[in-house]
Amino acid sequence: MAVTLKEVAERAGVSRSAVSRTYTDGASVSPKTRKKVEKAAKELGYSPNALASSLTTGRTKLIGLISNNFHNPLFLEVFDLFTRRLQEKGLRPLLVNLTDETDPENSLRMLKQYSVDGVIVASSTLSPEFAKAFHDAKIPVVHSFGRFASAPDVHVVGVDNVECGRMAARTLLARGYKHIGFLGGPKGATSTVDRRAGFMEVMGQAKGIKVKESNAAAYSFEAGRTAMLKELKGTHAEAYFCGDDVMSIGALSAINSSGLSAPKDIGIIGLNDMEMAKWENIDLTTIRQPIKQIVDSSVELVMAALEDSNRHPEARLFSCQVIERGTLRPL
Amino acid sequence: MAVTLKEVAERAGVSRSAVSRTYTDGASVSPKTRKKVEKAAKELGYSPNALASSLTTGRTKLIGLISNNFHNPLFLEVFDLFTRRLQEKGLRPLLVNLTDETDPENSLRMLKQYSVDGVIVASSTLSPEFAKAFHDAKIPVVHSFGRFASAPDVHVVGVDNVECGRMAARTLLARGYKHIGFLGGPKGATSTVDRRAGFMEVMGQAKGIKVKESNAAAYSFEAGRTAMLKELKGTHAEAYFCGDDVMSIGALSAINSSGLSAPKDIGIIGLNDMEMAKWENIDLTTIRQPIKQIVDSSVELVMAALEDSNRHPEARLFSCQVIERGTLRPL
DNA sequence: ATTCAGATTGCAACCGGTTGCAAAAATTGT
DNA sequence: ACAATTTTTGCAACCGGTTGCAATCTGAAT
Repeated sequence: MAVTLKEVAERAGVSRSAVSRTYTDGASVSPKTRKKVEKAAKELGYSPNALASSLTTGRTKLIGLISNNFHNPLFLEVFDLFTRRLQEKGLRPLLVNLTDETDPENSLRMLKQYSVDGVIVASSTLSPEFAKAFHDAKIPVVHSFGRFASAPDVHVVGVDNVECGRMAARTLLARGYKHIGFLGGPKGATSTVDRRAGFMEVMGQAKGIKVKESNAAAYSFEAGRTAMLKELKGTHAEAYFCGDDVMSIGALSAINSSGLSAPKDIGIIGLNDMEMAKWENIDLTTIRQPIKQIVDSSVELVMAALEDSNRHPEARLFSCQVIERGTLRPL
Repeated sequence: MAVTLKEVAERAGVSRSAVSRTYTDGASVSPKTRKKVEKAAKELGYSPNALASSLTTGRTKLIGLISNNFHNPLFLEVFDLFTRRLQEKGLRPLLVNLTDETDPENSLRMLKQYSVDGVIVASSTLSPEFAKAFHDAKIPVVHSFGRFASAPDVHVVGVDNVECGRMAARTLLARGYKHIGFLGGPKGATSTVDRRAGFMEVMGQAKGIKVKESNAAAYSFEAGRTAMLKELKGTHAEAYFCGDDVMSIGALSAINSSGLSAPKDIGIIGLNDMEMAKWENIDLTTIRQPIKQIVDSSVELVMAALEDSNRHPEARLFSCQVIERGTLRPL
C-alpha cells in the first residue's frame, strides 16, 4: 500500500499534525519542521491521499462531467477544453457518458456516492430537468450549452439559440435568397426549438420569402444527409440553415451526391464552427459558438457555485458570430 | 451535508455495522434488519460514501483514463466506448488530458493522490515509458493502442502495427500500383515506426516497385493535407498509405484542391476506419482497427490486473482488416 | 532578567465508513 | 428441554487524513 502520513511523521520525528499541516496551505508550520517533513516525504515517496482528506474537508475537487454527445466531433473539442480548464484549476473531471441505456437516476446516485463537488452537464440535447435533478440534490450544477432562460432553475452557460436563429435568418436574407429552408436538428431538443423560433421570427417579418421547414433525426452526419436527400427529392429551397455543422456536412454530402454543389445550387449555413468546418474540402459557412468561452465560464461558474452553494441561478450567454466561408453565395 | 451511516443507524435502531453490512454484499445481515435499514435509508435519502469506504477497502473503483488525443475524432469514439464499458463494469473514469504543457509527473502524482485503482493510457503516440511510470508506481496500467512487444513492460492492448503496414503494402501491390508512397504520421510515434517497418518489409520483397516516403507532422487533417500538398508539388506516387484516417482525409482534400481526384489520379488507403471514413463524401478505403474489442479487452485486462497486481505483463493483439471503399482502384 | 504576544506544536476527536472478534440470538439435532 | 451449531449483532479499532484547543516555544520589548 501507499505511504501514509503516519510513516512520514515517524520518519521525520514529528507529529502527524505537523505533516498534515505541511501539505495544507495557510497552516502554521515552522520552516524547520517543514524541511524535515519534506525530506522524509521525498525519501518515502509520499503523496497525500486526496480522498482521505476530502472526508474532513468536505471537498473532493472532483467534478462530474456529464454528456450524451459522444458522437458529435464538436464535443471532442469541448472535452478537450473542459479537461484542460478543470486541470488548470486543480479540479478532476469524473466523466459520465449518458447513453440511452443508462438511467439518469443512476448517474445521479453515482455522483453522489463519489461526493463530487459539482457537476457540469455538457449538452444541448438534455432537458433542463436533468440538470435540475442535481440542483435538487444540493449538488452545484451548471448546464453548459443549455437553454437560456432569464430566470433559470440552474446555472446555465451557453448561447442564445433564439438569437442564433435570427442571425442565420438575417444572413440568408441578406444574400438575397428567396426560398429558404430551416433544416433543424431533432425536434425535441431545446436548441432546435429555440433556433427555429428566432429563425421564423425574422422570416415572418420578411416580405416575399418562401420558407420551408424540416427536421433531422439527430445532430449527425447521417441524419443531415438523409434529411437533405429527402429535400432534394421534392422542390428544395435555395439555401438552408442546418441544425449544426455535422448535419451540414451530411447535407453537403447529399448535395454533392445529387450532382449539385454548394453554394452554386444550394446554400448552406451551419452552426458551431467546429474544427472540421474550416477543412478545405468542407469550407462551411457557419455560426460560431464561442466554445472556449463557454467552457471557461462554466468552470468558473461551477467553482463560484461551490463557494456559495445557494447562489442564485444565473444564465451566462455568449454571442455568436457568422463565419463566412464558402457554402453561401457572397453578399 | 449528506446523510451518513450513523444517522441511518439511529433511525433504524441498529448499530452502524448493521447499516454498513446492508450495503456490503456477502456480509451477514438478517432480512429483518436489512428491511429496517433500507426503510430508514430511503426515508433519509441515504447513499453510502464511496470515498470513505475506499479508505478501508482499498478500492476506489476509479480508473484513470489518460490520453493526449483530444484532436483525433477517432478518440471520441474511443472515449465513448471506454466510458460506457467502464460504467458497465461499475468503474469510474477519471479523465486526464495529457497536453504538451502538463507534465506527466504531475498526472502521475495526481492519480496517486486520488488513489485510482488502475490506469488506462489510451494513445498510440505516447511512449511505452510513460505507461511504465505507472507500473513502477505499482499502479496497474494498461496501454491501449500501445506498441506491441512480445515481452512488454506493461499490459498492452492494440494491433500489430507492423502487420498493418504489411497489410497496407500488400493491398496496394495487389491493385497493381507500381509507384507507391508511405505517408506516415509523426516520425517519433511508435505506431508510425512500426507501420513503416511492415510496409517497407513487403515493399522490399516486391519487384519493380518504386517506393517513396515522407511523414506528416501529426495525425491530423492539416498535417495530412500539408504533406500531400508537398507531394503533389514534386512527382507523386500513384497511391499512398496514409498514417491514419484523419490524415487521409487531409490528403484527399489536398488532392481535390489540386484538381485531381481519388482513386482516378491517386489512390489512398488510411488506417483506423473511424466513423467519418464511411461518410459518403469521403468513402475512404482503410484498414480497420477493432476499437471496440481493444477497448473491451483493455477494461477487462485492467480489471484482471487489479485482482492480481503482479500479473505478468501481457500483450493482446487484435487483427485488422482492409475495408474496401472508394479511394483505391479496384482489384 | 522578565513579561507578553504571536507562532508552532502535539493531543485527541473527528470525517464516514469497514471489519475482526466475541457475545447474543436463532436454528438445528436429539 | 438441552446442548451444539450457525447466524446475526454490536463493540471498538482502524483506514488516512484534518483541526480546535491548550501547551510550549520564540523573540521582541521592557
